[in-house]
Amino acid sequence: MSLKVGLIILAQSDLHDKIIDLAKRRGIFWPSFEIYGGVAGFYDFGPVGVFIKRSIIDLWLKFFVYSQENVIEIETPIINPRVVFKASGHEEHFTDPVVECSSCGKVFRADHLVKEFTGIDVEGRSLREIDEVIRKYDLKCPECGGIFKPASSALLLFATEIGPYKGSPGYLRPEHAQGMFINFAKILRVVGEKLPLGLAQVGKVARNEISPRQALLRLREFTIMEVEFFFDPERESAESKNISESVMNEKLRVVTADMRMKGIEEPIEITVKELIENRVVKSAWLAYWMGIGNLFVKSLGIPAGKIRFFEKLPHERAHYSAQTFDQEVYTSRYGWIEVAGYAYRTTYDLERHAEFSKADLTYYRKYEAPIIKTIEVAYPNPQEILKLLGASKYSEVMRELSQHNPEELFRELLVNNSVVAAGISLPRECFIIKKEEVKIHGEKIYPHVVEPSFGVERLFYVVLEYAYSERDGKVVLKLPPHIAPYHVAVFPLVAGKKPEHQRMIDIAKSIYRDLVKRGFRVLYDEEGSIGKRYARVDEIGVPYAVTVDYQTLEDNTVTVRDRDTTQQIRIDINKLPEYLNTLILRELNLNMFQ
RNA sequence: GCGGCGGUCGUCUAGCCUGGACUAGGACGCCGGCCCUCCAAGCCGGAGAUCCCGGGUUCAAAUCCCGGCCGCCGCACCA
Repeated sequence: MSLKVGLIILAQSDLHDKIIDLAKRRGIFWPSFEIYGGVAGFYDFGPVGVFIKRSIIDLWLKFFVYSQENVIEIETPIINPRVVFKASGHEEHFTDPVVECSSCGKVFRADHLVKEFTGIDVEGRSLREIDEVIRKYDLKCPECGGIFKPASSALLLFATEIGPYKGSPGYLRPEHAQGMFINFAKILRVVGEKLPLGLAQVGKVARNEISPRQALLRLREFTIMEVEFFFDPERESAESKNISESVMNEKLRVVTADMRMKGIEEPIEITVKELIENRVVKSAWLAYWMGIGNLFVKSLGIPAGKIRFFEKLPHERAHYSAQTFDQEVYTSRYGWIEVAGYAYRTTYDLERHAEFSKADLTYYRKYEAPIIKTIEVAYPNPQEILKLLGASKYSEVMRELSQHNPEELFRELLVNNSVVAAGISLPRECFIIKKEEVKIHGEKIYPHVVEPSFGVERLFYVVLEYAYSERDGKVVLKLPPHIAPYHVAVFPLVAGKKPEHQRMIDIAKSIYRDLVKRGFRVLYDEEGSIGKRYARVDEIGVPYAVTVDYQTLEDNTVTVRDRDTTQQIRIDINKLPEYLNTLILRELNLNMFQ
């Protein structure tokens, strides 16, 4: 490694450390349970952190729910009964195979152990196959030479018990998706049986990660913002024609799986429209949500050039996905990290839940005009059957025949020239055969699903990385105003004992109360010197600071200081709310759907 | 989970190698007071440390040894 590269890595590591320091110092976030030594993979959020985090969530809701006519938000439990994750496939796939030594009790990753000692790759094989290899090669515990117990699966789902005494097994959800699939049919009725339909959910999930690390980037409990977007694949192409021009023309930086297999990792710039038309994506809606996601992440202050969409290779994809793009943001220490995943889940989940629950999770696709079909049918002829069997078996045979529809009966006659009912073979003469016209108004289908899914804490971290700056050795967090913890700070210039100082304090406090009443998040501070107060609010990213000074006492004006330039302008107190509103919303409006 | 490195007031750090004079020192921050016309001013006073946890060695452990926890880096993992 050259000296230059070493220095760059050192400098980059600094940024990560500085953010962790700032976060701890100013109450943004810190490791949980510290007084008990800490537990890896859990973080607490302090007052400033909570505000920023909630603002990120609110902004996401604006982009993915409130401005989307087809998307609604729901909330479902964190704790789910076990059957949910049997159906979803997680219990089967969300695991690592492990073997335990029967004498010393040490646990090893089974596939790694086998690979190491035999060279055989058993990744993805069944536990039984792994056991066979272990037996065949007579593998023993590398620690003590003991014999292994049969291989088992280490589940990465958090397990729990539902009910205190003899509880039934449950798991904490690792994603929101199952809550949406389970409720799909119910909500479809609520919204009037219309597709496309997006179900959004924001909340905590838990994954029992083997080795959580990297602060907010790899947690055992974290917040996901997710949409399951249900659509009819046959109408997708027509419906996606209505996507607004601003989204269609949104430029994304994309690395496709094809490119990756050729060893190319430099993204191409491609619009949403081109992704669809060139069939880079297997679903137009996948491209649509990638476009919205790009706009959203940019509005958090991440430069477009530091965002890319990275398609997963087939073996990297989850068991339910036909195509997946990770949306990644470049970070100083860890390089590209995933902040969102866009998965084309097809019909996998709905079909699985239908199978396990026996519920009807289909959508009734109405045809534009009913299809008229001529079918051949066979109706039982009661007189003939009675004549053939006599009264004794008649009712039993008729009951069984009524279980089958006339079309089925016709087909059976066609094949066997008779129908067997209650063990009795009925010849053709026992049926009335005729042609009928039927009108078919539609059919039941399983909608396809695309899923954009964001990790809030990861977004939070990358937002801090791109907002972090220093001026004269002091931290200035250049957060976009709409996600700042406070929109504005209000100060009296001096807070001494003189009567004019008291008047400044009174005015500043009344401005503070007024702005709070109008819905701004406001910070009031009179401690220390004015310069120190500016520095303190710069550090947590408050974009504007209002100062009441001597001139205020003369003409009812205050100064408004801009965090990023330190420039001040003087404005009448009465015009302050409107002025701040314009400033805070300005950037957001520029980014939203123009 | 494996390997390497680390853990001292809120933060950064001195001390550790070479055990004892350490009542664990300093800086910043914090709290109180004085001062007060715009970018971390000054002066005075104060609080604040389970030396990560547990065990061991020793007359004596922040310091040496063992185990654990946590963090960082690399490997693996990340459905």
